[in-house]
Amino acid sequence: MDVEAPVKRKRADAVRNTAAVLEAAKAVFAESGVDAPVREIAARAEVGVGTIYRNYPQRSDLIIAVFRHELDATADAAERLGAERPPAEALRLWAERLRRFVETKRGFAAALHSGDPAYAPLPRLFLGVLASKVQAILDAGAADGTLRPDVRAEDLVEALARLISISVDGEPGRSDTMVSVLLDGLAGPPAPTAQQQPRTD
Amino acid sequence: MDVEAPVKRKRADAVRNTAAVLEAAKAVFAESGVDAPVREIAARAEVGVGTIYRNYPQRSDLIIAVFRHELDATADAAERLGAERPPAEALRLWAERLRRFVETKRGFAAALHSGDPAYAPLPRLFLGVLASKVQAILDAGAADGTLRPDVRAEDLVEALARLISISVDGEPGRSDTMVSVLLDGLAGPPAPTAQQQPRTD
DNA sequence: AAACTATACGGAACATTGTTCCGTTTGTCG
DNA sequence: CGACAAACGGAACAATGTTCCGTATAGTTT
Repeated sequence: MDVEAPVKRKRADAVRNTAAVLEAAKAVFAESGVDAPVREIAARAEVGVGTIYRNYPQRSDLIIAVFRHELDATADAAERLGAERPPAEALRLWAERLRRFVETKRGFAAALHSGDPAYAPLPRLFLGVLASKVQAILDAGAADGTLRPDVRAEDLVEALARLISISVDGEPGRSDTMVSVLLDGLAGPPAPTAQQQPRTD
Repeated sequence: MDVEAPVKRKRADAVRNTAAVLEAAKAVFAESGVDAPVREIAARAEVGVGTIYRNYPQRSDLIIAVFRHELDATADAAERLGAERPPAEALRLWAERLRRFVETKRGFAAALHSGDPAYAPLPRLFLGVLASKVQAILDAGAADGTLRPDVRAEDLVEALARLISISVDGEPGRSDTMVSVLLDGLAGPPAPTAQQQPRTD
């Protein structure tokens, strides 16, 4: 399983504590958001704050550890939908999936788009992982002419995440219309440069 | 001019200080962002922190005071463009204007979408003021059939602001494509469920 | 089993920032 | 000029992130 035991084994209490912190973080994130005070997580895990910083030097490390599984699952969903559905529909369904992913994580959308250096790894990892799977849908759409070919998956995923954040902050459902407008725009005009020219071929 | 001098005149030093704080905030916002520490603004204005809180109890009050003019100018631009150009083009040009407004204010986009209660009045005021003028463009577009009629100005402005934030955080220009996709979607399919119907009148 | 050592721990201590509050200063007016 | 209300300044407090080191202990060696 391990390709090689790197150098040393971790101490048993350290392993226990790492797990306890992860568990506590999961609970605290759920009820107070991903920006909850370190001390709150430490108390929940019955651990000193030092232990948290030793295991997860950055807040983003902890967030990633907690949500990594769900991230991968959401990325896999893109892969699956892309294989099973026409590109435009796959995107629509996946946007719904992404919405659930973002909406169910208190404070996550805000952290993702905060620009705060403490959270900087989040967009890189999350949007990167998702985009790498969404790209296939866009490629398929570009190939069969149903989606405009000039949009990168990274940009699309980021745009969707931002639009979805609208309903996270305000009333639920408020972002639905704009998401649908965006996806329509993606399916619609190939967008030359100047005005619209209904057909070029 | 004044409909009525309310009750009392403000003390001369108070007037001076209010102005000094506003001036200092303008400078500090420009170089450190709208989330700069109060103490920094106080030092710049040569004033105690108490004076700032007395004049501007909430951070959002200070931000609003500093940018109110530019906000109104941006709203007026929507009005003017709506009167002078076809709806779709007016929106495209105005989105450009909005981009400049947002991009030139360090930390503003983050504050606007932070969800932080300290900044809560910002989206209400800024998006509200802008939306009230953008609505006319959407109405015109709905009337002549060039824009889908099911999008509220509030939602559109918020969506544009969020997309624009992408280039504020990352490389400049990164949001351009997605903004254009969104606007294309707005001009494209009028019906949520059915296909497109070129003319209704 | 005891001694030893590297690892990990806990949490006090420090730094930053928002916010309040009150003793002091000062503008205004009679 | 004196009295009073308005405004001031900044010390003080609270919340939070982060570091650091004396102490405890798991794992190892004898």
